[in-house]
Formats: sequence, C-alpha cells, structure tokens
Amino acid sequence: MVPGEASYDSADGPVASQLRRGVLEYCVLALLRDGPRYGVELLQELAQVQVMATSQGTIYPLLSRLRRAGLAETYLRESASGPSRRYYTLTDDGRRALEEFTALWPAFRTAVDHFLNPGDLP
Amino acid sequence: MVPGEASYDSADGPVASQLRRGVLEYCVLALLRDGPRYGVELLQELAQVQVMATSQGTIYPLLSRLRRAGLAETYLRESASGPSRRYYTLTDDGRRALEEFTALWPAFRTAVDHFLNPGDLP
DNA sequence: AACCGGTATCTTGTGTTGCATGGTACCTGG
DNA sequence: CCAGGTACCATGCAACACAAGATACCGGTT
Repeated sequence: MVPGEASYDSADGPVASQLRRGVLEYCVLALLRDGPRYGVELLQELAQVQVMATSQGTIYPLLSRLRRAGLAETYLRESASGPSRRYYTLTDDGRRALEEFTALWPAFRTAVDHFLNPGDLP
Repeated sequence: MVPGEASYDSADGPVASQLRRGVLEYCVLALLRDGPRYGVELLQELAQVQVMATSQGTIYPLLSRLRRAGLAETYLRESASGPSRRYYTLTDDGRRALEEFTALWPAFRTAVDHFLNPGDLP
C-alpha cells in the first residue's frame, strides 16, 4: 500500500500537470530555503496550494535529482513516530539555481499574461 | 540548411526551456485566437517576447499535435514570395482548451509567487 | 508474540514534450 | 541555371511528472 497518497494526490487534469513541469523543482528549492525538509513534509506543504499538489512518485525522483546535481544535501534523522526521515538542505549551488529562477520567473510570468490578454502595450 | 534559426533560436539556458514546457502550447492557441497563423509567423511572434523564443523543431511537432488533438484545423494558401503556407485556425475544442488554461493560469501564477516570496498572507 | 495500520523512502515503467539535426520543396534574382 | 531565402516536415534524444509497486520501521491491540 502507498499511504499518504489518498490525501496528497494531485487529482487535477493534465493541464496542471504540464504546468508543474520545470517549476516544481524550484518550488521545492524555495521551500528548502526556509530550512530542512523531508519528502512527505514537502508533499504536504506543496498540497496546501491546490494546483501544486503532487505525489510521491514525483517528489522522490525529483529530490534524488537535486542531490545528484549538487543542489541539495541530505542527512538522516530519527522520527518520534515512524521510520527515519531524510532531510534535505540547500547547497550554495542550490541557492544560486533558485536565484537564477527567481530572476527569470517575472519575465516568464509577464510573457504568458501578455499572450493570454490581447492588447497591453507599455 | 535551416534558415530562420539564427534569428529565432532560443539561445537561453535550460531553465527557460523547462518553463516553456506545457505553456508554449497555450501561447500558440492564444495567438491563433486572433486569427489564422502559419508556422514561421508563429515563430516570429513568439520570439518578440525573448523568453518564449523557440525553434522550428519545436513549433512544427507542436502544431501537428494540435491538429491531431482536434484543437486546430489547417488550410494551405499560396504565398507571394516563397512556398505555400499552412495556416492554422482554432476549433471549438481548441477554444475550450484555451479557456481551460486561462482559468487555471492565475492560480498557478499566484502559487509560484507564493513559494518564491516568503510571507504573503491575504 | 503476532498482527495491522500509519509513516516514510525508493524503484520501475510509461507518456509527453522541447529541442537539435537534417531533409525536402518552392520561388526569385543574378 | 543555380544560389539563397522561405517554408514545411520527420527522426532521435533527454528530461520530467506520474502511476504503480516494493520495502521497511514503528506503536498499539489482540
């Protein structure tokens, strides 16, 4: 069985799924900026904003990528109730990647708005 | 040779490339909403907004998908200078898909802003 | 002790998608 | 007639979200 999926499942259409592509990674980096987090915890925090809700099958490969890419480091810590948790923290490279995205996002956001709403000249 | 690539090429990092995923399709639909367009013309209009600039290797498969999915229809029209152009127009399904995205986009936009900027309560 | 539900991590396989690369064809001007 | 611009399309690859499944630790109940 795969617990925790019933509550945190995405459950929205493929449009939102495609939107999450390439953005989810940086939302996770942003969450790590505020302190160490572990997998299921990240799932819960993402699910608080409906459109970002995702599943374990997405978050764990993503976290593995972050670690392989040197954007995050991990350590194990015992839990009061349940198995050990693997906490993720940002590296300097991770912080730089987040800043790169933060710098690019406004332009992208504006671009999509521009195409969606016809007629908006500076 | 592949002309037109030198000017309309993306030429930005992989971050922007990942951002375009799943959004490019709807930007194209939005452009088609304002009237029929053909491939190279779409490339030029997308390139006007730096971060959306893409290449023919992206736009033609995308347009084929739109047609197969029934979101767009096409017709051929001769050009005054050059080979015939394949113009794309929106179908009713295409208009619906665009509306679906338009309805979802603000929530998504806000969500990313929310994660990037810590501390923003309503 | 044995069992079970909850918590937690990880792997595998699939489908979609942006992109690089390359190929084909049409038209005009020198 | 042939070089260059315009335009379309196909192939192959890599990245990513997701579904589905496997494994394992814990505490409380039977």
